[in-house]
Amino acid sequence: MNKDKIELDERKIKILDAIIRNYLATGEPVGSRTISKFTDLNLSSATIRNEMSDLEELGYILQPHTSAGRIPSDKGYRFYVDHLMQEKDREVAEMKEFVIEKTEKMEAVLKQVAKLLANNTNYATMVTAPSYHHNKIKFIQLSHMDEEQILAVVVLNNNIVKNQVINVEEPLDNETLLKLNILLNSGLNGLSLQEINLATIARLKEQAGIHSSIVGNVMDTLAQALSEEDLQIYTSGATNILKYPELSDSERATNLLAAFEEKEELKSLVSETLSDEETGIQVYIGNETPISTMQDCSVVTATYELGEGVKGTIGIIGPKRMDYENVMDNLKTLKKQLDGIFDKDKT
Amino acid sequence: MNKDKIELDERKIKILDAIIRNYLATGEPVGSRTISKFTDLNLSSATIRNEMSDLEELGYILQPHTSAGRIPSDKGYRFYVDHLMQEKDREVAEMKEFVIEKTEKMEAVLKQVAKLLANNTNYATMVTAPSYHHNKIKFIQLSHMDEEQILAVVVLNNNIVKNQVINVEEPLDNETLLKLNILLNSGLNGLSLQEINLATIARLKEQAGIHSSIVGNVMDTLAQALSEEDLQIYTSGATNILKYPELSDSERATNLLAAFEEKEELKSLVSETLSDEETGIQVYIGNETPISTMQDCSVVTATYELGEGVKGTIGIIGPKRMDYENVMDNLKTLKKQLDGIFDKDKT
DNA sequence: ATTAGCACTCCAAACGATTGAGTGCTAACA
DNA sequence: TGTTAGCACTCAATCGTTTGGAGTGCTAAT
Repeated sequence: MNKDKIELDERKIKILDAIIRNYLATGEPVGSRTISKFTDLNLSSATIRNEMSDLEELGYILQPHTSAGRIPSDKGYRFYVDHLMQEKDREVAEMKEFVIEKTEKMEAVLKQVAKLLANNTNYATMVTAPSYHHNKIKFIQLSHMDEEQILAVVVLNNNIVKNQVINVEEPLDNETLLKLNILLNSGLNGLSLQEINLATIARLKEQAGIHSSIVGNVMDTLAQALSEEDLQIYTSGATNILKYPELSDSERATNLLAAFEEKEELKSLVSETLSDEETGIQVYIGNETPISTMQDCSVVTATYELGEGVKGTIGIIGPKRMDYENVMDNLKTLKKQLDGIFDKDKT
Repeated sequence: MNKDKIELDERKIKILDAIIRNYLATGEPVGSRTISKFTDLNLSSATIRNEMSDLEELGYILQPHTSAGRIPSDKGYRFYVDHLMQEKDREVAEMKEFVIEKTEKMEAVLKQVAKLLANNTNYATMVTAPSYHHNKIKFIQLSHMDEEQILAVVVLNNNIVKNQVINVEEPLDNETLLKLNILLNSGLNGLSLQEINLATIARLKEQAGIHSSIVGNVMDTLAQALSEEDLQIYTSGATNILKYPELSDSERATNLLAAFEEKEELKSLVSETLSDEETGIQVYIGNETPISTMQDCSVVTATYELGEGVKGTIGIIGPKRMDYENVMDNLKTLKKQLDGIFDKDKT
């Protein structure tokens, strides 16, 4: 950071900036003559060449081959994102209207968000449902289904509903079921999923007496249904990556698309923390991303929060020469909107 | 059909068969010399050429260009599927073990089926959940969530659970809720969704008195949650299409992959009827498919049935030169297995 | 009716020449 | 000492040419 300032003088920075902006716009290696005209530095192409030579030596740009122009390296992009990129002025951000229909189901909202973002940016997107760990239990209900099965319904604070069928050996009578219902609700209501520990479970089991196995079953169900394994991921615009030649060669494209189909890998993009920055936006460039098949991509993620520590992640995956300004602007606006939606709607 | 028999003599049929088999195996236009060696007809390439010329005139095969070999036309494939293709002997079919883990959730099973089939065939697959229309209601339960919302849980015969939050203006007391529960259950249990008509609804509303709006709400919920719009489709192996050069050029591939991402279009593959054949297997070749983006593909669908008219569809989408025998064999075996799973497990 | 033989067609791969954008270096200049 | 004009050089991309081979259609002979 300070090293950057020492390494690069004002003029080099200007030139680097011009190279990257040009490359982002055109997608083609940019030469010295272009920069000479493009900037207000009034320098000849020869001078620019010298400077570019330096920049290459320092690792900010590189040449695809000897007689081509320069393209930014990962280090170059990183410098751009950290120091050069201008946040768009607020008015522009405010202007952009995301039309998110209010709907009952959170699932529908998140799908919509993914789609909208994909359409807006022309990159691939993913949205995770918020993790349930900090969510509190509103109520639990066991009901009869038939002789051998009972249905457990768990409702969380933000009206997320989970249900699970539990097999029992011998039939339960209504009274017992009622007792169990009361037991579970008085014991668990208001607790967040994190707060349920072994002691809580042991106590409940003891109170359930001979039906402790059912309590165990319910707890397992809870754990399983709400575990990280179950983390829902909604994606959209995966096919957008075919629009970028540097990603659309057969092998790379197949791997990337497969990652989107088989969402498993995407989970590693869910950032555990809000990251060190105040915005909650994280940029991974090339090798920096945790997913190996995305080495030639950049990934921008944002963490949204629904209060009470209930967090989800939004991610945008595109080529390294993605329009970082636009992407981050989009993410910021969206975050605001999401907060609005969930505040009001409480679904 | 009879026309076919008139149009083609024994020898032409043998040659056509050889051409198609060869093309399916290699994916490259096949020439007269190859056929001359390949068949047991002991004919010179020249003779074959004459026959091929006839076959082309009749529309069963075509030349990509003047000096290339022949490839099957849609008509050729159709003839192959209808008359030439051999069903694999049962023993082989029996051998193939599909390892479907038994799980509680139907959703998980169907996802697995799609994946398994995609892995086995190297084509793209889709599986729809069975339609709910013929499914019967097992029980309905309304519960309090808070002052303004109640939760409706509907359980269907095969343990499919649907839930929906309903907003109410004024709070309901427990007693009323209990009454409504009894009312709904006595009025609707055992009915299939098709059997619920306006008269049923009107009667229920009348009985509900001042709370008729809630009944209406529940019915709307039912209708909405179970409507065709809600038809779930699980896909797998979409990226497999990139393996076939004739489908993987940029534009075609994008369209196809987009169709798989945006599953809407796939709904038109759900065949309304078991089709005229006894097997319930339907083959669409090229133009025959109802989806325009799949003009260069073949689609094979099978309808599986869970008894009581509850039907779902399995589809395989691949290049026209797909391995029809293998695909259909897979589908048949799978159908059997599915029946087994759902019979036992009743999920 | 079948086949050998031959001329012809056309794609695909290989090759080479050309082009043009871009570089690095050197020598002159302010 | 920093800047610039000029020039030779490099290299991917493009295009036309060539060549080889697979395959056809036709004809004449069997």
